[in-house]
Amino acid sequence: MTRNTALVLDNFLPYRLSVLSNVLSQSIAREYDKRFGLSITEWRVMAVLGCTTNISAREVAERTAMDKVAVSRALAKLLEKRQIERARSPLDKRASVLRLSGEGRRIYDLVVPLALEHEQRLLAHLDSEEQVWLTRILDTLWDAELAESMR
Amino acid sequence: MTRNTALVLDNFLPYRLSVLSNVLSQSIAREYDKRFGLSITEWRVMAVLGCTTNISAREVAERTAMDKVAVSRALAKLLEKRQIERARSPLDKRASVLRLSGEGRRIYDLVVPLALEHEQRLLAHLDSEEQVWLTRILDTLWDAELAESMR
DNA sequence: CAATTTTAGTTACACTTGCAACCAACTGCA
DNA sequence: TGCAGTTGGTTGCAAGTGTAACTAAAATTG
Repeated sequence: MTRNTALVLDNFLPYRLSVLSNVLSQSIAREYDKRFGLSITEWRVMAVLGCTTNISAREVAERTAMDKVAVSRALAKLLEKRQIERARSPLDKRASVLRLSGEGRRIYDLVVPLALEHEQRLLAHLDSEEQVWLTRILDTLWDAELAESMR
Repeated sequence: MTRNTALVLDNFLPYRLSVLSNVLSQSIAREYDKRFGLSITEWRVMAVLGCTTNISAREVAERTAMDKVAVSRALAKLLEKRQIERARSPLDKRASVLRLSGEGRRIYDLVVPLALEHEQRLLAHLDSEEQVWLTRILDTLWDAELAESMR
């Protein structure tokens, strides 16, 4: 069956990107869940709180590219597990002030090397030239696409 | 707050890939839904049936990297909308034999150029050298990661 | 300094998704 | 044959997710 405009899914860029990133996320998600009972959204929140303390949920949402509802729910679970602590901001009584708890920090310190390992495992398939290009291409697309999606 | 092992989410490859591909998929999904009432899963099924007729649901699942439940549900909706046709295979009475209906083909022919446009819009952010590298890198990672995930 | 609009965060609801269990049909092997 | 295991496909249930509506607290403005 020949078409005037061929579309072979296997060569279709958005499709390939989506499948690849899903396979990747899934495999990471499984491991985080199994070893730490963490979902990807929870881990993203922890990742941000790991290097930036005392920020609000809104800022977490911004930095994780998650929407505020997802963040709110992830925070609720992390609070329940006592892996983060929350206070009200004295400056803005609507806003919360978030940080990892001692236990949260402990888990964070365990997950980080694991995450970096995952990244290395991925990069290991590429030679150094490819690695540089990948970073560069992601930078470009990130800026272009995220800018558009914010509109 | 400095850590021995730094992890900045913004530089973390799996994270960037995931966010980028989600933004991309979302924007495409929105348009397909608005203009054709098609979900991404439905569209993927159609895309496969557009160039390969008379295959089973299992084969569709394989080629779309979707699991069989997702395929089954997408097929149910497409059948309901009469965009595909299904028969039982005479060789294996469990298996179905699927193809686009006339209406399905009509929609397929409308979506394909749109899809290619989306791809071009994405590629337009990259120079030709970057485009070549991106393809090459995706090929490599695709083979490596999908092979692993199949295990 | 009220009245209006915006913002931080949560909740409720509908919808999607993934997993396990399931049925029916096929395969392989004794 | 005939029984055990596998495979194609569907269904039910639980969990996750997005949207809209909501509360409370700022910020804006006239």
